[in-house]
Amino acid sequence: MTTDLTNLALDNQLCFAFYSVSHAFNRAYRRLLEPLGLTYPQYVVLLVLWEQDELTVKEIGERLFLDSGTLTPLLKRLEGAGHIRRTRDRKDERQVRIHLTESGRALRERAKEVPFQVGCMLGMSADEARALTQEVAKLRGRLHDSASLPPDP
Amino acid sequence: MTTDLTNLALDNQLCFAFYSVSHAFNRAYRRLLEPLGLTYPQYVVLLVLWEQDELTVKEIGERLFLDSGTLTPLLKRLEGAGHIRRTRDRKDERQVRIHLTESGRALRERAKEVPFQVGCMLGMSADEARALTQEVAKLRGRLHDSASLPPDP
DNA sequence: AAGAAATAGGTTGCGCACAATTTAATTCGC
DNA sequence: GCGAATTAAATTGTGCGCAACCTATTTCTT
Repeated sequence: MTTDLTNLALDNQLCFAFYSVSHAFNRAYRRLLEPLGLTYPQYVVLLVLWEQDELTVKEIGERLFLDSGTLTPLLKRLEGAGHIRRTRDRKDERQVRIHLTESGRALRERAKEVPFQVGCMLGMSADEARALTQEVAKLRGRLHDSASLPPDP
Repeated sequence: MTTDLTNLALDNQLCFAFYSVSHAFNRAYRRLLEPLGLTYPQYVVLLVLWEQDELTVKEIGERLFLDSGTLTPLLKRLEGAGHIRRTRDRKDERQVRIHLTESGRALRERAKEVPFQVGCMLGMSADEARALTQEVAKLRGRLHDSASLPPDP
C-alpha cells in the first residue's frame, strides 16, 4: 500500500529529475554557447560532424535520437549561419549529405573550452561522471526498447 | 593531455545523456498520457496541484523550475480543457490562483496507473531509482547555483 | 502621501521535438 | 521491366522552454 504509493511517486520523481536537470543543462550551455551564436542542439550536431564529416541527415539523427522534422530546420539554420552545407548525394538522390564549411570547422576551436566550463559546474569527479553517464545511457536504452514494443508488455 | 580531452568529451556526454534520456521519458509518457489528453508538462502541473490545490502561478513555477512564459499558455490550455480554473487573488490582484475543477480532480484517478507503467520500463529497483533521483537532483542544484553566479567563477 | 522600486503575471518571438503527412527516389517482387 | 513497397527528407501543426519586454499591482522610502 504505502510502499506502492511511494514507488509510484518515485517513478514520477525520477522522470521529473531528468526533465528538470536537462533544462538546467540547457540553460548552462546557453550562456556558454551564446557567444558562438549556437543553441545546444546545434552544438551537438556540430560535435557529431567534428567527429565525422559528410554524414547524411539520417545518420546524424541516429546518433542523436532525432528525426528529420527536428533536424531539417535546425540544419537549415546552421547552413544559414554558414557553418555547414547541405548537398544531395549523387549516388542516392534521396539522401542529403551534411558537410562542414571552413567556418564550421573553425568553430571547433572557439568551442573547445565549453566542456571544461561545464565540467566545473558538475561538482563531481571524472569517474563519477563516467558512471552516471553510463547508468543514464542504459536507462535510455531500456526506454527505447519499451517504446518499440506493443502497448502493454 | 589525453586525460583532458577525455574529460572534456565526458562533460558533453553526460549532458547529452540527460538530454536524450529526457526525450526518451517524454516519448514514453506521451503514449501513456495521450488517452488522457495530457502532455507531460501538463501532467506534472496536475501532479503538483493534486498534492496542493490553490497554488499561484509563481508557486507552481518554483516547484517545477518553470517561468510564467511557459506556464501561462500551458495553464490556459489546461483551463480550456476544463481541468483547472484561473482566478485573480482578491487579496493581491497581481497573483493568479490555480484551482482544480471536478474534472481535474477526476483525472487523478484515471492517471493513477501511469507511474506504475513507467516504472515497468525502468528496469531498476526502487532503491536504485531513489539513489539515481537523488544524485540527479543534487546535480541540478549545483547547475542552478552555477547559473546564479557571475560568468566566470 | 507621492514617487521609486519590486513583484506577479502576461506577451512576443525564436528554436526545438515530434506526430502525421507528403514528395521524390530507390529497391523489391514477379 | 514495371508496379508496389520501402526509404530519405521535407512539410505542417501543436506544445513546450525561455529570453526579453510589457502591464498592473503592491511595497518601500522618505
